[in-house]
Amino acid sequence: MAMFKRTHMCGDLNLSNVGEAVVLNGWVAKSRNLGGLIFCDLRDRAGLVQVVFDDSTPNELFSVADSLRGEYSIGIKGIVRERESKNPEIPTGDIEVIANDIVIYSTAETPPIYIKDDDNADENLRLKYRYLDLRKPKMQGNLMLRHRIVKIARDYYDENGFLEVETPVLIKPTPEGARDYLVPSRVNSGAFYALPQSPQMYKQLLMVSGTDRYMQIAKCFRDEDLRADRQPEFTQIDLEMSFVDVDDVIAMQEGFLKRLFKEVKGVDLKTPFTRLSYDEAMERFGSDKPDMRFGYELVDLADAVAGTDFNVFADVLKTGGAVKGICITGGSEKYSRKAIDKLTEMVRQYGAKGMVWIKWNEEGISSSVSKFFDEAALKKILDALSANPGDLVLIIADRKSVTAAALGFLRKHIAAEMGLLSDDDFNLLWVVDFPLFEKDDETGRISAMHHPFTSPKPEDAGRLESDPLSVRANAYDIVLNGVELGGGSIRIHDSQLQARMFKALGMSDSEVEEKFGFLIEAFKYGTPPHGGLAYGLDRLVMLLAGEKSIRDVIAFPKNQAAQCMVSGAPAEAGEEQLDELGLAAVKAAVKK
RNA sequence: GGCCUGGUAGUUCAGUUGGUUAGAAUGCCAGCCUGUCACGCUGGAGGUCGACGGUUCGAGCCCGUUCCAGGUCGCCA
Repeated sequence: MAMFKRTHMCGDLNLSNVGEAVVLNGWVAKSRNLGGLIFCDLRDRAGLVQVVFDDSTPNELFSVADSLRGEYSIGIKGIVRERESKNPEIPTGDIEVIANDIVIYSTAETPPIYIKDDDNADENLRLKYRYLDLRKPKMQGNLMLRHRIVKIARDYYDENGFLEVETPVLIKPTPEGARDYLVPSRVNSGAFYALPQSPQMYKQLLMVSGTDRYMQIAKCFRDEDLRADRQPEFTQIDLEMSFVDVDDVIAMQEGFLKRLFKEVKGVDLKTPFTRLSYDEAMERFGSDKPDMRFGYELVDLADAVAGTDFNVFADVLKTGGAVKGICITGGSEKYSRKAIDKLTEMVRQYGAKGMVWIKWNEEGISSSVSKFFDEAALKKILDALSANPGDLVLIIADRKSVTAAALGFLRKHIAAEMGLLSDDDFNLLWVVDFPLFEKDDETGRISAMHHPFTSPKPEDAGRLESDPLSVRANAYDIVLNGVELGGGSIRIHDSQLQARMFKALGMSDSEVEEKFGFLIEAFKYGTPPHGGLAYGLDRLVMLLAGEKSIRDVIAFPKNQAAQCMVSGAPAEAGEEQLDELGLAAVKAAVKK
């Protein structure tokens, strides 16, 4: 079969090519047969162009054109000419190609999904036929965008002295924490590698090595449940720097993000970005990754409802909980009783037992707690929230964490329903001064919020033993429109401090040795102060592409059950393979 | 593991109070058609209503169980 050597990409052709002989390769996007005249839209990665067969086309060729169907892979030779009737809807609408030769490389069955952007086919079907789904211009665009973002990252960090270094993918399992993927070793029968959840320890070893500045486009793996923005294998832009403090790391990232948004979106980000302490973020927005594109800030109502007879509020305040509210500007019209009931139902997911509402409109003030609060008392609450006629106030009274979670959800949810969220509005901020530790509600045990190498703020380090939960960390997250884009910290480089940290976490010497022995050993030989950050590349691309799911910016993502719908992974392993890996017991268990 | 939503033609969906042969659009096939670009016109094929069980004279519809998918909470050091 003849192979037509391509001279141009379909989508690149324009008026400047008129009169040129071109050779194109691609897929039939659409064929319109008008009898003695056939239009064929030819598609490749760059776009679409209209190819014409008419009475000047030799009979043999015309009948081949007549046989074209959707998604045939073909080659075309022809001449570019200006169109009689232009199509302003497509980029190549000023021109067309009058064909003088054609080859069908291969025919195609009727595709199970439509190859067009606004097709909302069942997601599993899209994933099963991903190679067809990826033919959609938007999906190709997402792949190209991802490529550009990675290239900008490599260029930027290269220009700033970072070395790209590959760290191992077969590493030592960590006995606790997020779930590792385990990989059996044939050579070391009965022993396992783990796939890394991040290159954390290796990048710190690189700092000990004197690499000074490291970056990697790093594949990471977590065997956790999936979400719209969570995949079991995902990619980080992973960074680490030596001899730096928090401000150095942040300044470096702001430079990167500024350039990225300029080149990709044409948006000039104002630097430095807003910084918000973790405490303030939780206090004002009920979230450690607040979306600040809109208001609806949380207001503490403890004073406004002080001395009330309403037991729900009184009890919560007595037991150290929080009574907080948000004011939905202009929300009294939009939210009917029924709609508010629906909101109440939704906040139950976050552990809230109920929700109090106050409506202020032409008819006056009404509330779900009118029985307990007279108009003056309600007005006091409204004043505390700076509410005006037409507004809707929602109040949650519960444990502090529940109040924050429920109201944090409500403000985001309602902002979306009120149409306040624009994909073209990019609000970047740093959340800093995270707590170093968090307490597990069930076990009561203290664990590291980030990881055990995160350094405490120097002014708080004295309380590591006496009041660990009050100690703040030199940790920072970069947040874009309510999505955590990345996070990092300044690490501990002082072995004394590290020992105190492990002790505070209740880890024995042997436990430390078992888990992190190799890193502790390395730290004995001159560790530079260092810190870094990792971005979730998939999320970053998702937000810049304006997509709702990271699956749309990953070529071959897993479905919610963590399966690859194209290949069918994961699958059972063969008996011979299990035998060789020393996993006979597994084989026996599987047989049962 | 919990909760929510969904599963009907290749695809996206409609399907009333349980009642004759389950519809539409699109795609597909055939014929006609020289300026279309969601081409048009005519005709045609295409269904295990996710699965199993139950109620009923009768189930796409009601009940139960179950499977699958998406979203979400838990989880994600």
